[in-house]
Amino acid sequence: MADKEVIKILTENNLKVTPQRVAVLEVIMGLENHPSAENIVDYIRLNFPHVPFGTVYKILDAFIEKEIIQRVKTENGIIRYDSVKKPHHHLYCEDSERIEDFYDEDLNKLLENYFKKKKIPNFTIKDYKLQIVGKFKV
Amino acid sequence: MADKEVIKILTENNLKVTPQRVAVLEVIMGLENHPSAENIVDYIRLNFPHVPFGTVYKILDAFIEKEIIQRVKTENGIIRYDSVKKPHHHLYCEDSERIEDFYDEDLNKLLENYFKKKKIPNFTIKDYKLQIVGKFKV
DNA sequence: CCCCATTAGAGAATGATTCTCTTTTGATAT
DNA sequence: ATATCAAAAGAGAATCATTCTCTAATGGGG
Repeated sequence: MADKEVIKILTENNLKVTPQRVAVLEVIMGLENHPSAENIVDYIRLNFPHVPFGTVYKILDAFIEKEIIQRVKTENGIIRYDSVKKPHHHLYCEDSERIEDFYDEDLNKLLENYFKKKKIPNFTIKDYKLQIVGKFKV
Repeated sequence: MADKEVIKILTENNLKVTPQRVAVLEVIMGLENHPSAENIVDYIRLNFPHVPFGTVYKILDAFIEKEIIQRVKTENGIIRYDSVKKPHHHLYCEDSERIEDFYDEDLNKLLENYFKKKKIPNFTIKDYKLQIVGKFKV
């Protein structure tokens, strides 16, 4: 249960290792779903039936500050979360709520080269995220 | 005041022309700001001091359904709005709330060509939106 | 094993957005 | 022009995700 990897991440980031934090991080890293706060609470409550939303939000905020996870914007304003691994892009399904990570080294290089040549006036680029909108085939 | 262009857009989309709708659309198309619902209400109230939020939200929903405008995602979950003109991308400032449209035909072509060659398994692309995160120089 | 800063718990508060119900109004046909 | 009526606006309550506040519990260094 006590996931070594998860505990390592917490200690490396100077976050006290608590059962709740371990549970939240396990859920986010386990699910490839980009869960919302509600999704996370639902999962945690399978093991800790009384965890309040406030606690989970606080944990998520702590993780975001340490850049262990990041927020994922959605069209409808509900915040979802993603464990940051390598830089990646997102596939958004128009119909369902499905969001999927999209890794593509070539694409990253392509963009990087493109903006190396073509500067944007008065703007310093730090990162780019491509949202690929479309439909998953069944 | 009664903006011909705005009225034309409304009638073309089978939306009844009301002063409130004209005002909302004028604001969104006038401001290049990607205003939030609150911003829009503030502006409208200069002329119609009593417009309720509910009305503006209903108008915005109607416009979105007709694809006259679109939602813009933000990091903090507050929805902002953008009049859809040509396909474009967004510059997000890390520090301020500033969001700016970024037009780049070459970039569109680059992406289009890239994904023409490199198909994503089980996914049909409809559109891509690049979020360029960084900082505006002062 | 003690201490205490940090974290979790509990629940109220907030604030953006949505919903419901009533009144008004734009646009079509008379 | 006027009547008509579906659609839209007004008003305000309701909802729901998120944040805040305050108190109790606890992880981990000494």
